[in-house]
Formats: sequence, structure tokens, C-alpha cells
Amino acid sequence: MPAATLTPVFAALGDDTRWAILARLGEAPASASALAREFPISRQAIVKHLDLLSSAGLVESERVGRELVHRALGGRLSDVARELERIGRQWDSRLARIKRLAEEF
Amino acid sequence: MPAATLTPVFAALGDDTRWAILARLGEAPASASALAREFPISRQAIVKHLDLLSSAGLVESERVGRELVHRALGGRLSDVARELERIGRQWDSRLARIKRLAEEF
DNA sequence: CGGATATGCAACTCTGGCATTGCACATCGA
DNA sequence: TCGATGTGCAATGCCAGAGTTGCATATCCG
Repeated sequence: MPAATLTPVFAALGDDTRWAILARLGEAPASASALAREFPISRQAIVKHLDLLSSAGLVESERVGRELVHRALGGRLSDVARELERIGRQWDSRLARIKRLAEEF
Repeated sequence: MPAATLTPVFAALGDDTRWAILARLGEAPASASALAREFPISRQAIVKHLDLLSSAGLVESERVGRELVHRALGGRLSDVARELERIGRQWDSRLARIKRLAEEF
């Protein structure tokens, strides 16, 4: 998973309102209009957040009659998490190696 | 780990330049001036990114003579990763439970 | 000492993105 | 059928933050 596909996900998660919406969808799927009733912002604002979350692969949508029901994709979040874990360990091991070399001489 | 401490981290990671700087520090520690020589932006821009990364707990700094050497904290990244993994699994299990209930009736 | 290099602080510009409002169109239900 | 509800599209307002420049201060080294 290249960094190019990673930063958009972080950008999507890095907004309080968007995170709140995503967490809400994690509880149960919902339409944009339903979310607009629960949050103190307009439906259009909700829609834009959903678009961003969708293009980051964090939300999937399905048409049901006149409604568009959105749901949070936990699997995607877990994928990103595993990648982060890997990178974090790499940084620390590199740092340890540098420290070891520095003390050796 | 509350969501309030989670979104600032994502916000910090959600900028390409900042991510590049952090990844660079993951390779080896460096000062702001050194980074400014490697990146196509001013030292002040670098400093602001470092401040943000620092307040997100992703970077730690240490004074060495007249230099301030910054290093990436992989441990912090791993912590966030584990939290994400947990949340992602929760979402999927909740969704599975809802689906099961829906099909049962 | 004095030049070179590193950091710190402040003011400023400017673009991106969060949010709003208004209207048109589709679909459901009494 | 008609009112209510849900989505789609477009124009606009506004502010945070990414980046710049300029200058002052501190530290290293010849």
C-alpha cells in the first residue's frame, strides 16, 4: 500500500465532523438525510463529507428506493491500521539501529 | 484512547508534505534546516509542520548544541494503528449483527 | 573577534475546503 | 394524484492553514 493511497485516508479522517459521521455509520448504516437530522449541519455538507469518505474507501453506499444508504467499511480501516503498525515498527527499529551504531564508535 | 486525541493525529498525517517529512524523519533524525535543504519549501514551513507533528505526538525533539534534532515516534503511530484496528473490527461486527437480525425476520 | 549557520518570532498572501442556500427532479404513500 | 420526503446540482461565503519573506538572536568555528 503506497503512501499515495494513504494520505487521502488520513485527510478524510482528520476532520472532527467527518470522523463523527463515520463513527455514527459504524453504529449502523444511514442515509444522508437521516444524518442531517442528527447532526447540526446541512444535508449538503453531510453529502460532501460522505463523498470524501467514499473516495477514501471508508464508506460504501447502496440505493434503496429513493434513499441512498451509506455504511462504514471497517475492513478498510483495519487495512490502513496494519500498514501504519508496520511503518511505525520500521521507524523504531531504524532508530534503534542508528543509536547502536552511534554508541559503537 | 478517546476520539478527541485521535483526529488531530489524522489531521497531522493527512497532508502530503507533512507525511513526507515524517517519513523522512523515520529514516533518520534531522534538524529543520537540514530538512529545508532536502525539501522544496522554506525552513519556516518545515518548522510549522514539525510543530504540528509534535503536538500530535508523532515527533520528539532534542537540542544538540545550536541544533534542534527531530525524530519520528513510531511507537505513537503503532498505538494509533492498534486503536484503528479495534474500531474497524467493531464496525464490521456491528454490521454483521444488523444483517443477521434483518434476515432473521 | 567575526563570519557562517541554526533557531525564533512576526506579518503577510492566498488557496482549499467546510458550510450554506436555493432550486430542480425523483420516489414513496395516503 | 398530490403532498411529503430524498437526492442531485450549482453558486456563493468564509476562514483555517500552507507557504513566504524579513529580521533578530544564539551558537559554532577559524
